[in-house]
Amino acid sequence: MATGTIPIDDLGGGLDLYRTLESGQSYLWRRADGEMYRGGPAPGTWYSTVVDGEVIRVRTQGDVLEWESTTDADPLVRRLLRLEDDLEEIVAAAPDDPLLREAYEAHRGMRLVQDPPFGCLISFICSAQMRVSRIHGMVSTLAREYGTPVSFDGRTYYAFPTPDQLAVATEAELRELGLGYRAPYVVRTAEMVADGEAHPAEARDLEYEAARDYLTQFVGVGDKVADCVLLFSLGFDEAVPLDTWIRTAIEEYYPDCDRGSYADTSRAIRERFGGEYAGYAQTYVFHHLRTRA
DNA sequence: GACCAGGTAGCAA
DNA sequence: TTGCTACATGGT
Repeated sequence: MATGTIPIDDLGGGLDLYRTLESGQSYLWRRADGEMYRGGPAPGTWYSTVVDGEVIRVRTQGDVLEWESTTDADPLVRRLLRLEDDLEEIVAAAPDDPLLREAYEAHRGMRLVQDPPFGCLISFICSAQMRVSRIHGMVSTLAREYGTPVSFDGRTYYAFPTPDQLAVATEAELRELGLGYRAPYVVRTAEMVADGEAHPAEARDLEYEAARDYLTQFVGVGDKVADCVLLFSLGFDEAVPLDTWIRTAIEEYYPDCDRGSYADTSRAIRERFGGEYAGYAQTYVFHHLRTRA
């Protein structure tokens, strides 16, 4: 077993694992106690994921981030949890806006994640009209049913299925697993990627709005899901997914940003949230509105 | 038993 | 282009 520690004080702005991994950004990590979204975990609770066949577990112990893995996971942990982001700087550079300040203040240490593209894409196809906890359940089910099991430290972990593995699933099977009308979307998108017709990672090389358009060619992917993949996987920090919560926030706090169409409203709120790191602001506001009493 | 959840596809005008 | 509507399912 490979292990390591990363001092949290060395990370600009610290790290809150709970808020980072249970704020509806990533559905590819799991809490060791199996109680995701049922209140904060006990101190020192492990979170695990499988990337490229390697199991990675992380937890915070006092002022260090500990990791254990089947491989030397230091670079991978830093990438997946975006530990190089200087949160202090991002918060300081954010627009002086009451709601934004409140959200940043309430959730110190929450970072954006950087999920693997295919798992992120399928996760957010599943997210349509679904509660965060159920999306997590669906993604876990897909991993258990179609992903490769990996043994580590006496336990079995399941990788999220590859495009090939998921493409053999049938619509009927996925409906049986509770995916509802998203079942054919998942199968068809997995087939597109498996067949080499397109790959979400290819959007990386495009300009932001072109990248969003590229992703919408996948079945079950509209502007909102595309923005989520750009933000939580492909490094487009300016992407502001317009979901129900953000639309409500626009209604109540930024009514002048409602420009009718998704593209125009998106541009307006992106500008209001400071442009470059607008997606960071979006994620804080989303989590803040969703979790406040 | 409505109502809602990190929406999208398909179709009409 | 824009504006409907159907679509599964489980929790409150």
